[in-house]
Amino acid sequence: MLGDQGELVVDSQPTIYDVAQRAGVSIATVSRALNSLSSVRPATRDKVLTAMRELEFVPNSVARGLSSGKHWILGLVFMQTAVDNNVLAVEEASLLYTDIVIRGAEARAAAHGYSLLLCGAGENHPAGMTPLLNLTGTVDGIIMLDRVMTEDDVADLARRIPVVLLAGAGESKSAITVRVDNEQAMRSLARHFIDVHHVQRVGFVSGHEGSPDSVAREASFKLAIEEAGVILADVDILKSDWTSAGGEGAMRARIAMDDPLPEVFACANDQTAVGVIYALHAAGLRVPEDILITGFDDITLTRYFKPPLTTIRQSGSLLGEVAVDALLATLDNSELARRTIVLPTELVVRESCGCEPESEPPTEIYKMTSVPTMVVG
Amino acid sequence: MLGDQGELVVDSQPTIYDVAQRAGVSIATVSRALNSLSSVRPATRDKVLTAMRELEFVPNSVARGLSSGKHWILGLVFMQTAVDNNVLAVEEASLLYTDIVIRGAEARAAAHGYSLLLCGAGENHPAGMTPLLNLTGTVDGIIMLDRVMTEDDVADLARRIPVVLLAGAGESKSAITVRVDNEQAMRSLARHFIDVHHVQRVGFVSGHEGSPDSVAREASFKLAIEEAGVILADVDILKSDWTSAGGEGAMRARIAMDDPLPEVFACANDQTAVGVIYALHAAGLRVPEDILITGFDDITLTRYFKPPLTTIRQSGSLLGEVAVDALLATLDNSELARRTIVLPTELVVRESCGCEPESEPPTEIYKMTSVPTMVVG
DNA sequence: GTGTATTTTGTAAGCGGTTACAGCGGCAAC
DNA sequence: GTTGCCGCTGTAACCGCTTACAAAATACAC
Repeated sequence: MLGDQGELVVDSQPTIYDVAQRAGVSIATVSRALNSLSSVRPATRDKVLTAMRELEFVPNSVARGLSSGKHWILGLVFMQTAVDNNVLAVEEASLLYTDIVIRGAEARAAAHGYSLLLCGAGENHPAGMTPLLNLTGTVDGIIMLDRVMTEDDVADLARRIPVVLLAGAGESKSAITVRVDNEQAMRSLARHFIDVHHVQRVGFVSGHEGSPDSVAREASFKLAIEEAGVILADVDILKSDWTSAGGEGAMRARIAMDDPLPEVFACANDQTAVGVIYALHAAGLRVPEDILITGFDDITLTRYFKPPLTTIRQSGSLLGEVAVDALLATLDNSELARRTIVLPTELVVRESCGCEPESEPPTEIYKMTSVPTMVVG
Repeated sequence: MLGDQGELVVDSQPTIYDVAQRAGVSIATVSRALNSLSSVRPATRDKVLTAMRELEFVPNSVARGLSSGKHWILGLVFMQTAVDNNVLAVEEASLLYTDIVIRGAEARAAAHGYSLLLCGAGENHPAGMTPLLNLTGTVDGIIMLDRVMTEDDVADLARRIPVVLLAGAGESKSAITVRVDNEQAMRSLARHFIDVHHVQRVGFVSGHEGSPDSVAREASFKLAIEEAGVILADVDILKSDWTSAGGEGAMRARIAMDDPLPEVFACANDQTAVGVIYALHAAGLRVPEDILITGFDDITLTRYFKPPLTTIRQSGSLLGEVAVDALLATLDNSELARRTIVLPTELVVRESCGCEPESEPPTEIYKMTSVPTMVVG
């Protein structure tokens, strides 16, 4: 609250001691009335609750946490890319999809009475693991988006606190892993190119270097493509960084090489595809008439693009929700931890791959059709 | 960590008592060595630090917080729209912009050693203010995105803990207010329509009902337009909800009315504009040849749209950063609280309003040109 | 009414740190 | 050799709550 001089004025908060005194009982009784664990006589409870109301008492959750060991907070660690003077880095970098995951996680956590503690980490983070370790006493468990640390560091952390990893591929020895089925996704995309569009030569535009999802998508795509005997030349594997600007730059550079382009580029995410298409248009090439482009994620906005983007649908919010569920299940020990959970994806065919316009308007409400979880190991 | 049976295994953490014992000193000395506040003899400090390292000691931040009253956590409350079985609600609703603000806030908070505690709230939140009040003991201050509660409730909260409000307009008696200059923004947009495009009749597509930013933008636009003697008919004020789908639906409905359309629709945000343009295209209308459309926010993706969106640029990350700065300044009491901070906006003219294509490629790195803060009151 | 089982309530010891205050040893000044 | 001061360290209280254990109050059987 601001005082007349604009200075900070904050009332000191009543404690259970104040409540106990006012209600004429002991603090233990107040605590019991608060938590309705053991039995408190109705008349006593009423006295206590009245006192609480009169004092506008709010229990101090930190003290509670210290004493009970339960904090009702989950940590969510995500990759924070360089933040210097360049505002744009934050504005653009790997936005959208990560944020949807965060929203999903927050919603699910809130539904179970938990809050989410956000913690950016990443290459440029000078503090290293320290801020993460400090979470140890604050949160009940940690969700790690996009592997921000080595397996060893994860193991280190996991010895102190339950960890759920949102990884690109594989599984972890020390933590629960939740991921999307990149393999199946890229395989279905490759099959579509080959079976429906009969392509002979394909390209790929990656996400941020080293990002697990990007690595997994590239590897799976390559595998599926080469199994079918179609060409994926090194020159057609473009390095980008999950952003539209990155995609645009990569494609401009590729066009400038004056080497014939492949018939299709699969992009590691939708934003990249948008940038790639922009660069192609700028060079006078049409999509899909001259070259086919696909994305990954199926973010809402790109459904409104011209041409509407063919992409792989994955549910980011579901990913976040499942991660929270997995973490909470571990905390409750309600069941033995499922070590690896793989979520399905779905090929969404629109026009950017050269297929016919679909009649479905983009407003249609979508439900994931497949069973949402598949458990491995 | 997962055991052989997949069960949860978490080592118990060493405390300062363990460290003290191992180093052969008292816990007070350990605490001093940890905080390097008062003087500890170098030899003693070394003993302590060695013991810490050997035990892999990490201080428990909750205990620290309880004892010191300082938590190094800021709460960030945002509007969480209905989350039922419909995944889409999360995926689409008012995404993007809010998330950028959150990112900006997180980055700035992290730079000062703080973490961000996310807390969704909103109409459908059954618990009312309770979860927010519970933050009281956990966080050092609260940032509230998009007014989620009444002024009275804010005042209630602000008596307990410092609050920064990210509001659409005006200022608050009880809390610091940070907002964007919606008035100036809509005025410059109106002037552009009138002075450059000589429009006679305009329309507006709102954001979510009751949202402060939407209300402020509509009111400011209306004011500026009517001052100039241009027509803004009620039938041309469309209700939407910040989403592309909402914009599309609103415009479809408007077109179906078979009432002549105004020459231009200003949309409350970029996503809405994207949906509106989609609906117009679907009806065979061209933008900007047949009708002009503008957005608000200047989110990255829409720079890649056809036609590129004329919009109002505001820096979401800056908003988040400034909110954090304002909160921290209050906490430090380093200066008297500045009650209201208004951030500038900037009209970005692209093609959707009928202006010539700009040569600037969308990759260009952008810096806010104006002075970032303006203080009122 | 007494004796015992069963609630209900209070006392006090943590949870893991911070910090006021007192105690201790060493050194310079007398 | 005292005395006084100072820098370092230890003791113990406290932050606000939970909870084991004991004590008190009530219920029930006889």
